[in-house]
Amino acid sequence: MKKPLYQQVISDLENKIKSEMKPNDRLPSERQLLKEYGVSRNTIRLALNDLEERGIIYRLHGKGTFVSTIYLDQTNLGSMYSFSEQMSETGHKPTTQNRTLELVTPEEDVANQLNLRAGEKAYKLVRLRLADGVPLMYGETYLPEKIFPNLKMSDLKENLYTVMKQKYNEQSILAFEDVQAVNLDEKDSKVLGVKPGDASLKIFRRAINDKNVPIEFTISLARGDRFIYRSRQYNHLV
Amino acid sequence: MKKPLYQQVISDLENKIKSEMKPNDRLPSERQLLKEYGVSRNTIRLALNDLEERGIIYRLHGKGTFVSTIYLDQTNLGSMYSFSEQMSETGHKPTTQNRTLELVTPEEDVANQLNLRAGEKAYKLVRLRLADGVPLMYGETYLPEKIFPNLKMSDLKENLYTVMKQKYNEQSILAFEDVQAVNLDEKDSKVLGVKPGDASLKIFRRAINDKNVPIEFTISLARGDRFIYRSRQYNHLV
DNA sequence: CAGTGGTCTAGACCACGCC
DNA sequence: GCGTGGTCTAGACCACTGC
Repeated sequence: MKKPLYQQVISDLENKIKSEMKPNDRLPSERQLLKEYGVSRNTIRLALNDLEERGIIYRLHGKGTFVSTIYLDQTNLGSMYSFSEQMSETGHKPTTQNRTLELVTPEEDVANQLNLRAGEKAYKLVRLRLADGVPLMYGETYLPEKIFPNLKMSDLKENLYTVMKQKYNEQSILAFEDVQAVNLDEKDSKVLGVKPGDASLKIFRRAINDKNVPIEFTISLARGDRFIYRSRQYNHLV
Repeated sequence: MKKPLYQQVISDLENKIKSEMKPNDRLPSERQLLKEYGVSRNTIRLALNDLEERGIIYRLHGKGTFVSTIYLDQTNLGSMYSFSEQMSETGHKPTTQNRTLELVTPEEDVANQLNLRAGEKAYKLVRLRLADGVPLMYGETYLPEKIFPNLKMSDLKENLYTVMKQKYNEQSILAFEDVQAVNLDEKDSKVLGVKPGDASLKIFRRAINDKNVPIEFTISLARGDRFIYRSRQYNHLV
């Protein structure tokens, strides 16, 4: 389990930023950092690039590298893909309860999302995700049987995406996510431990592999008071 | 106006991918590319990193570098940017009411988001967006005065991003958007024409230009029953 | 095994901000 | 002028894939 150097630098800097620094504080210069960590400048820049992309720092040519405004008291998730990682990064203890796994013939809308023909089945996985023991997100995930044959509850001790990769050699390359605000009904509010009527994020996620085949469809409900959906939007033009 | 080498490589590869290649085609290996372009491997990797982040290519360790399944000519710039387009696509008639434009000294959180120093001002633009005459989204946009000096209400007959580009030659290349679910209070619910307590999407948007300088910060409230936030997530990791 | 991408080094010069 | 980040070189070894 040896991590690359630049990832160690990332973790270390991230911890320092979160524990010791304020927004707009200046970080040591790249040349100072390479001495401190005993690595090359390239390695330092790999680490800083990552932190910059994730919006944790920003750089100003000729001036230095600075701490961005960080969203502290809330848990920020980029997407569900990175649930565990982002939780640990923000110092929370993430857990996932796999509740049920069954083979079903999905409703028409789910079947359409997964490009299933009539009669084709999918595994339905119901999960509850918690941070520090508090329910945060409730989700139903549908996985086509033809792509993930013989999926078992015992596989799911691992991260779902690890299982996809290792047992089935499948990987989501692109996911479309739709996010909506809803008022929770009696039943869902109970699951998430809040009041009926409280605002919640409803997230629809459709993931496809490198052959453009849908491999996952998930509907989640996340507590509005504890969950922020974060995304990056690029405007690339030539 | 000489461009860095790696950006020339980016443009060139992007054009080739666009004109000559299909999804899942393999690109030349990094070692081949460095010979073709007569640059170092590091420079090639800088270029490929950029293309990978933008979802144009994906890389498989030990196998090669490939064209992504979906290469989008035009990337949506997220919720705000694509408001008009989303609406027209769904057959609705979008309108925007610019309500107020004033020069203000922003609160600390907004100032931090825009990297403003103490005392620096920003234009505050309040807008209401409607579809078929029905209020859909209410937003406050902050634009740094030093970047957009002398901004006038009359400029805003055009799309905001058109004004940025044409009058100020500024362009957002990356935006961070945070989306949260909230229950509307009395005042906000009135603006959006719904009941107090109804669920709503609260969207924070921070846009930066190609020099990493923040050029826009917007807080919006969108009706939960009529607005869906869409995004694409590229997962080339792990 | 050869070929691929992933990580890493130890230098170099350029462009920008500030005094 | 000096320190900053931005770009770039010419190597090296490691880890993974496929034959």
